[in-house]
Amino acid sequence: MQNPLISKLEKHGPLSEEEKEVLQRITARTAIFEPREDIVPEGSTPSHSSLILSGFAMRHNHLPDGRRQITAIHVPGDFADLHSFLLKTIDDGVSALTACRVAFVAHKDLRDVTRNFPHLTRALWLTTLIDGAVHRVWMTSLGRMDARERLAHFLCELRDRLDSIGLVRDDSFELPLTQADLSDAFGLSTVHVNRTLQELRSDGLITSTGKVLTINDRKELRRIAQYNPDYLHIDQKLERD
Amino acid sequence: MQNPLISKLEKHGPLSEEEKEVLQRITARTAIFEPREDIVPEGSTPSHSSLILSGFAMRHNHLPDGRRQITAIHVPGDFADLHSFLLKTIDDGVSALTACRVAFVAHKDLRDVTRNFPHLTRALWLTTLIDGAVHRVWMTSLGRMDARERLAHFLCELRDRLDSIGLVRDDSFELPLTQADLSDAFGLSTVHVNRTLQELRSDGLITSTGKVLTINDRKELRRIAQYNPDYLHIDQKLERD
DNA sequence: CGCTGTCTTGAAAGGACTCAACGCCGGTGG
DNA sequence: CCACCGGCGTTGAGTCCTTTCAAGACAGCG
Repeated sequence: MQNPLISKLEKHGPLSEEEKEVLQRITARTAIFEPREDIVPEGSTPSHSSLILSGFAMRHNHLPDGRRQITAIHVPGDFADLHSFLLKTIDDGVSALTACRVAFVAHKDLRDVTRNFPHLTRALWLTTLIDGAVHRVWMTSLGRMDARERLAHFLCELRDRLDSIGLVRDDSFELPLTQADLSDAFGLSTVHVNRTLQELRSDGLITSTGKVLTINDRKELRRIAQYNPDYLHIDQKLERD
Repeated sequence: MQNPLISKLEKHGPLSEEEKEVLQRITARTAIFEPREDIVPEGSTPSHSSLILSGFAMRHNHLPDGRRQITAIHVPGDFADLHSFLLKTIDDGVSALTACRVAFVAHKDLRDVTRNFPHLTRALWLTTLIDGAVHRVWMTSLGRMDARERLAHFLCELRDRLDSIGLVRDDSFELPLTQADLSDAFGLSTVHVNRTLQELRSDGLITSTGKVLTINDRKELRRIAQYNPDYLHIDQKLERD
């Protein structure tokens, strides 16, 4: 299968053969992580960044008193901690949600990329900027939407992100988060997540069987969430020189 | 006065004379904005990024139904929308909180920087990564802290950011946000912000007279907020080659 | 088969919200 | 020069969304 990072970056515009070779080369070192395993521990200072090749992962922040906030969900093709390249210490850790195949990209190699491949550098920078845009939308969700809207919004977002990498069939996709995870992602209690999901189900908007979620009425779900996918910048074009 | 962008980047490590000249040159075009004026309208596609030279600004997202979330506060030296360089369309607009002097940096010039100055490119990239780190902490605040903790946390953060650019005297600094602004930044109602501020005041933690805020008991304020300034990466060093 | 993690349900409590009104102050226009 | 106005901060009261606590059901697993 094609390297999911290359596929993702190519959505932003064509890459040269040389650039693809570089990407292929620097993502050659891989490892497998089991569900719930730490990929990048909170507070660590890794010498490489972790690229998700397959599986789902999440980023999370812990308060000293133990409360937890999930700050991002990562899918294949996502760099879970490209920011550690320049930020050095990881404020928020990364853990596997499902079994994950991960490529370790040495910071040294990223440095070489920034020295010799301006276009690739901009493409990688772009991915971190999109991360930021998603963060801001999550902030809006956390700050200004109620539980029902938050969950609806998240499901719309995840669907579109998974769809862009071919992991959606008939509006069904894998959702490997427990209700406790969802509650930590959306600032709710597990009890309330449970009740809100039941509400969405009984309104006929979604169906969920185990770890697979189906959106039955995407239009209505989008309306509830006031969802507009532009912020994902999935096809954002990046000019070459 | 020294260009505040140069000062800020120099905190991450020395810049060459040539790099400083470049920065000086590309930030030469400036403009003044009045309080409440839009610096970058939501939804626009600017051909330059806006650097705050003096004054305070904010970034904000609007939901279609009008609810608003403030996603960042910007102080001198901050690029309010460096991300528009690669993201093109602005999801969240930028407005002046006080009168602002702003430098417009042409995206064309940024492109040249990414072509010819790898170190400067990394330094600029770093600033957007720090933005992201701050976003994630705000998410944690919005998702998992109560009103008192959120406000305490924000005041600790703003103090440290202003302190790093010399705008704090005896733990006093300018806070040009109305209570309505604060409520949109922290996902609260204005009424509740008002009551929470009163509580912080009557506990002797802060004093506020008009637009100036004083922290009287920083240690206790930090304790309440479980505040740790590492995520601001203010002195994060960036190696040269 | 028992354990453990996850999902579900009920009931009561509470933090934050809405609505509504009032005071204060600086700006402005007659 | 002063009355009017709008923005902002403040206060009270009632409501509601969400939480907490507690316990039971269910399913996967060793």
